[in-house]
Amino acid sequence: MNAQVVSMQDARTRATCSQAFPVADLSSLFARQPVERFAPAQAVFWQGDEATHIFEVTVGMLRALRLLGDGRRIIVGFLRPGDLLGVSLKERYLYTVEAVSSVELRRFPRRRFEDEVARHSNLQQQLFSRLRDEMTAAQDQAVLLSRRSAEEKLANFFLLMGQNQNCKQTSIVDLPMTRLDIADYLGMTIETVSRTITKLANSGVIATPERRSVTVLKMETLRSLADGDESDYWTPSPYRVRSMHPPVFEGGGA
Amino acid sequence: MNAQVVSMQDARTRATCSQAFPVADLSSLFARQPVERFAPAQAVFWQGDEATHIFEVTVGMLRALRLLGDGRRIIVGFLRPGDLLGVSLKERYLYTVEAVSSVELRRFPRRRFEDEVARHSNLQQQLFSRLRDEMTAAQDQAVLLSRRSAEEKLANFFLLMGQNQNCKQTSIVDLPMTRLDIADYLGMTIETVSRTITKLANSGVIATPERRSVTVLKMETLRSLADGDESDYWTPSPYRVRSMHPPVFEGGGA
DNA sequence: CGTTATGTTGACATTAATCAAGCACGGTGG
DNA sequence: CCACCGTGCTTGATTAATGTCAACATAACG
Repeated sequence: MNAQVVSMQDARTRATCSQAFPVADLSSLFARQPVERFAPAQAVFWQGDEATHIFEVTVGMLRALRLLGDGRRIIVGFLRPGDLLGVSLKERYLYTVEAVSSVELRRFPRRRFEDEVARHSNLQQQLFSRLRDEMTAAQDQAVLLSRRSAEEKLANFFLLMGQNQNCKQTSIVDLPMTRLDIADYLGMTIETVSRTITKLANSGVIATPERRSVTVLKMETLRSLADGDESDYWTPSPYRVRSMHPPVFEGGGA
Repeated sequence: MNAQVVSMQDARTRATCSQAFPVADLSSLFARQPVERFAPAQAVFWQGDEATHIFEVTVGMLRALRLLGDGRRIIVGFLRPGDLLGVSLKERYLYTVEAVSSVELRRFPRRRFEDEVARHSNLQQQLFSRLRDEMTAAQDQAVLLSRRSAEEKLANFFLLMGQNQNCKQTSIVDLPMTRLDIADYLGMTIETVSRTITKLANSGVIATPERRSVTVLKMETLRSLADGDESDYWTPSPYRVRSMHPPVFEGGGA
């Protein structure tokens, strides 16, 4: 199978000592670890490095990026306080993580992390939950990149960045990353990012008082530009009538 | 935290009865379930449905798609034998899954699935591993969609579809899905898909003897068109063979 | 202050989307 | 068996959008 199995104890062993030291949540694992600081543009780890640690962000923002063979740079996500990095990895890090702003984080050895998680069922639950959230985010990015116009992408991006960890929307959106970061995240060029922001500002949907933040003036307009995506308002009925092909054999047969 | 927690037993309870019935692997959970058949275009479940079951594909291909508010259709992945779907753990499926070809699969109640996984540490390992693979797949799609030209996208797509579950490349690539499916997966139009395939065929990189398959004539050229992507070329050897688990496809969330 | 990174704007080129027509194949019914 | 559709696919002409190249503006930094 793969490497982390060797770090997991046999189930019987685990059962005997399980819950000896209950751990409230994943974050509490990191609480006693020393804080590490990273300056903007400093890397935490590189794509291809051996994945020895899990990290929890406490302050600041980071970018996760992949470098392609021809030098192109693709940002696969931005990380904020409360986010973990390194949980979804195998033996090696799949991407480079660099600080965008000044960052503080704590690290925890991966082996020990997996060990603790294996010991405590509540941690398992939380880890699954995190993985699922991460997966949803990755898929949302794929949806974001699919077929949307520059305007739609930016509108979505502002809404995404405008929601804090508790999912509440704020009208002033902090953008600590550069235009190049945004471009590499949305799959477009800096020029198009810049032009589109200008266009949105000219049409009064947003204002750009500072370089690294935007203020949303017309939230509803922005939402309608962002359009169909995001949010769970799957209209129950009208989509259902799709299969033109005759249903052949259904149900639990065979 | 969320719904599945209620289906999980308390850790102590679980510990007392753990390993009473060891289960070899995730697939064996499905082995005794009846086979269900689905005709092409028939849906297995819809986006927004309550996520009551986990499925394992045994034969055929399916597509996982999301419908946007304005009617656009985005295919977030294709599923093949060995893939799981619906593992995602939240209350509702994130997307619709439909059969592309004739499909056979087995279903397993989600509650029981989670229960079994919680009970057996080896299943947990496997599930984590699958989730990790799926994460990678979702990120790969994001990379694929980022900034690539039509030619690069198609080249990557053929390479992706040309590798079977054991990651071996075959030179004849089966394409059971329609051009529209490909277009909605790669974020382009059917016309561009068609034109690009024609172009690749004219330049002798591939041949298209049948409508639903292509033969790769110049694998190296195709790879160089696909370019830097598909990550694992910066890691020396053991990477290609890392995972014996096919990716999981996840359906819950939101 | 001068120098460098970052961001904006303009002119132009290129790509892919759109609109539209026609082809190829499979199925149906005469 | 063949004519007729319908669907999926291909191809062409045109348009709209974004990328590219280049100049300049502005903020950041020593």
